[in-house]
Amino acid sequence: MRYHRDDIVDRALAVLDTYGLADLTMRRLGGELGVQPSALYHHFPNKQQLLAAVADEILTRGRRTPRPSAWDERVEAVCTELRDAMLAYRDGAELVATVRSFGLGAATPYDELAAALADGGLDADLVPTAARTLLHFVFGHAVDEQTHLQAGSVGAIDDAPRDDSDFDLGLTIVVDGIRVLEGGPRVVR
Amino acid sequence: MRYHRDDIVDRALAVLDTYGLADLTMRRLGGELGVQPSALYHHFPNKQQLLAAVADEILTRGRRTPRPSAWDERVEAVCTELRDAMLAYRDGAELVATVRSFGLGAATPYDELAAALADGGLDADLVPTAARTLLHFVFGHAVDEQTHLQAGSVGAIDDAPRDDSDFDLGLTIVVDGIRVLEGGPRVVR
DNA sequence: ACCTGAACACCGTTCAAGT
DNA sequence: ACCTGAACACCGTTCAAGT
Repeated sequence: MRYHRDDIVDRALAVLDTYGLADLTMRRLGGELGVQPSALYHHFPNKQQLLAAVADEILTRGRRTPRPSAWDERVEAVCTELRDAMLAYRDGAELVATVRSFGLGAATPYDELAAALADGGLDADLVPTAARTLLHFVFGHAVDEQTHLQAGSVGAIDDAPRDDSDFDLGLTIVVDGIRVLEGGPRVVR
Repeated sequence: MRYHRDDIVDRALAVLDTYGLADLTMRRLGGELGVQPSALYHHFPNKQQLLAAVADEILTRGRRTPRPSAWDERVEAVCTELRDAMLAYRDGAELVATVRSFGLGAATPYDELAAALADGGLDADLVPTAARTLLHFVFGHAVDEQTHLQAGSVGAIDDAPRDDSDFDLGLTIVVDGIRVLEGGPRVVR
């Protein structure tokens, strides 16, 4: 059997979802494909690039195009879509966050958030920080939720629920904070 | 030479700071101590617990006790101290974040934030989410800053600065968002 | 273009045995 | 109580060689 890039990404995604990120190894993936691990290096220069391709695929599959026009609803739509995309696969959040941390792929959510904020009239100096603050929340919450879920562990840190409404509340905090930054709205102590 | 727990944590911290998290292996640490890797299992049940002890040590060393009385300044003090503690050691942020993600140690910052928010009068239902949202920001920002720093890579995602003032701005966003949640302040569109 | 087979230089962990 | 030595079951990656 002869494969190319997309077959390998597909199979890697299946391995990820079935066995988890820790078991997504070059040797295991080779085994699943009935191929020597070294064969994978014909398609990807290293494991990091392979994982980056898998992360991109997760985000691509999670895309639901129509976006609201109001900047705040648009921001919320992008964040929710990102979260849903990652949660759709086992260890998806950790994988996407990891890939992002070594500077590969997943630039799209950042770009979309930055565009929404800029269109909303947020000062250009504040856009990158605001966009990254949103992403820190989305990734942190999703990773947390996913690991607490599958570990079944009550989590040594706190045992509060990490569900949809918890996500929405956290997102509201960050979006409201950005709104305050915007200057238009005022905070009365 | 005979060691106990604290000697090993100290040495592990030195290895971390000098060679980075990827090179903090049981074999390497054993080598540094002039001991077989298996000897470490006399002091720690596994590598995760060892890393948890190192993470706790990083946080302990970063503690600067006096806290402001106003809830918002107190929150900012805790977050800043946490960030500074992690940035004081190479890969400190990634280590503390990792340890936290497998549900060990590092409960103190959460407890302190939750206490500050509760004392500030925030509704008890909202406290856990607000505290975790702050932590997601602090960890996300610190990990980002630290990896972008040492990689020297311009970062495929964005090339905006991740420095003290960027941290402060992001923190302001989250704290303002919590303030809005509090109900007292109002947002005028 | 895509893959094999073998090797290199590593991992974390276990366990009988030593002092 | 603390450590050795050897083994077990893995890793990612390289590279000559095959089709």
